[in-house]
Amino acid sequence: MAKLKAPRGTQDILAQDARHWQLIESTASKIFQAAGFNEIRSPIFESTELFSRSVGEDSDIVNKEMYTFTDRSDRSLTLRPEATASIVRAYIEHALDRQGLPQKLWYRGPMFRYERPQTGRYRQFHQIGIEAIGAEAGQIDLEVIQLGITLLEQLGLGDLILYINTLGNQASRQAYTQALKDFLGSVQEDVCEDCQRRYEQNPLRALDCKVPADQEIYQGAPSIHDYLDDESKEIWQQTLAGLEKLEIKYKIDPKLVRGLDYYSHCVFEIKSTSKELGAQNTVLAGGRYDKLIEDLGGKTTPAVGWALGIERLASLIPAAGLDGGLFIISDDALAAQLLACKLRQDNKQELQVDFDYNASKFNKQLERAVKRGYDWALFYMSDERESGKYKIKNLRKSVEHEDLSYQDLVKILSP
RNA sequence: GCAGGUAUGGCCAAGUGGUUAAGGCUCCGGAUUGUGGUUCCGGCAUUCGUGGGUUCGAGUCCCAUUACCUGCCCCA
Repeated sequence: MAKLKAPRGTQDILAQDARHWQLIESTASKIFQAAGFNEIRSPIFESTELFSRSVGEDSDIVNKEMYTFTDRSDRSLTLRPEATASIVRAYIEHALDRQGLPQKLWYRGPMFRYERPQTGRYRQFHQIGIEAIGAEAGQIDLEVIQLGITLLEQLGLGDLILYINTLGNQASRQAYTQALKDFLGSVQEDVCEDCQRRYEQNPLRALDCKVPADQEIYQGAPSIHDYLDDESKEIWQQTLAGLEKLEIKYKIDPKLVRGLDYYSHCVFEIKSTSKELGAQNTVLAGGRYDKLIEDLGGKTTPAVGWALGIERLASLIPAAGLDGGLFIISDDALAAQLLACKLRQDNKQELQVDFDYNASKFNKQLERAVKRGYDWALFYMSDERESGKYKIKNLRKSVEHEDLSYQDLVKILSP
């Protein structure tokens, strides 16, 4: 009989990793709340149409990466490959604009893409993201980027680089796309097959091509920065000036474009230089999507946001030590259990209290307490049980307290 | 979807056609010390991802398949 395994591209998040996830999620939620962002939870599956309209009929995500299925009533549904479309759908559906603009929202949860798994790439992966809907270009972009940076910094991550670029407003982007297409058309013969395809499907992406020979050719490609109109230029300069003021380091990458169709103005990615992530080194990415809301049937509304990959982030967080706790050493597991329960009831600080369920040898229990990183060992052998006095030892500082009453014990444990 | 690599216990691994598949870590049990990671003893793979084949004989060779890894497409 074949062994049961988690499906391809999925994984179990076990204790150590789960701690990292908790840290990421709790840090994010605090930072977002402080910035006035509210959490929004949307369904994990949506009508397939939502994604074909938002992400783009021609995109790879829609064409070959969606988990699409038909339910018992013949509805075509899709496990969400990303969340922005859902958030915008909810925004329109519930007329959130009536609650005042901008709507500042954040989300977290699983996303699904049928891709070839690799390091930092899974079929079920998890994102945390923020969306600010209803703020004009330049009004909130800086805040949005700053929140991303702050989150990563608070998580203690180094080796990160912010890459930023602008695509300009619709007019600028269109003018540029045309110029780029003309250019790409003139070099069609010389570039790789992928780029020949991109000429039709997604000309902006050609600039990102990994083939060295192509990169050489694209040295001569027109730059978006020569096609920005005055408005776009001003907004762009403003954003950069803000980054300077906040002392956020960045690199302008004129070749940075986002894969999804609906972006305009500023786009950005934060990449890690760590080896952990291999080729999937983008930790956080986002940009402005002023056209998406109307594409999905809402009023024309500007918006900006980003998403980060929790798996990628978690793999960068340094291993954390255990955080204290008390281990009861006893030759009577039942007595130890009763004491543990009582301490948990009375301990408002939520100090971790545990014991050895097997009532192993004294030394073994002590060894376990030390190995597992507990701060305190409580000796609860027959002597102590009979006397009703408690004896604990701080395993980190080698300090002992003897002859403690239960009240004293609780007091010491909750400083 | 394309190209390449790898697969031996919970983890790290030795092993390159010949009897019972090293070793280390972890885990479990025991002995010794009633107070720090000690030392000693014992236990933990009828089996080498899975399925076929070659052979007197396969973890070792061949084929297929699956999973993982690396890169491409794309992307967090």
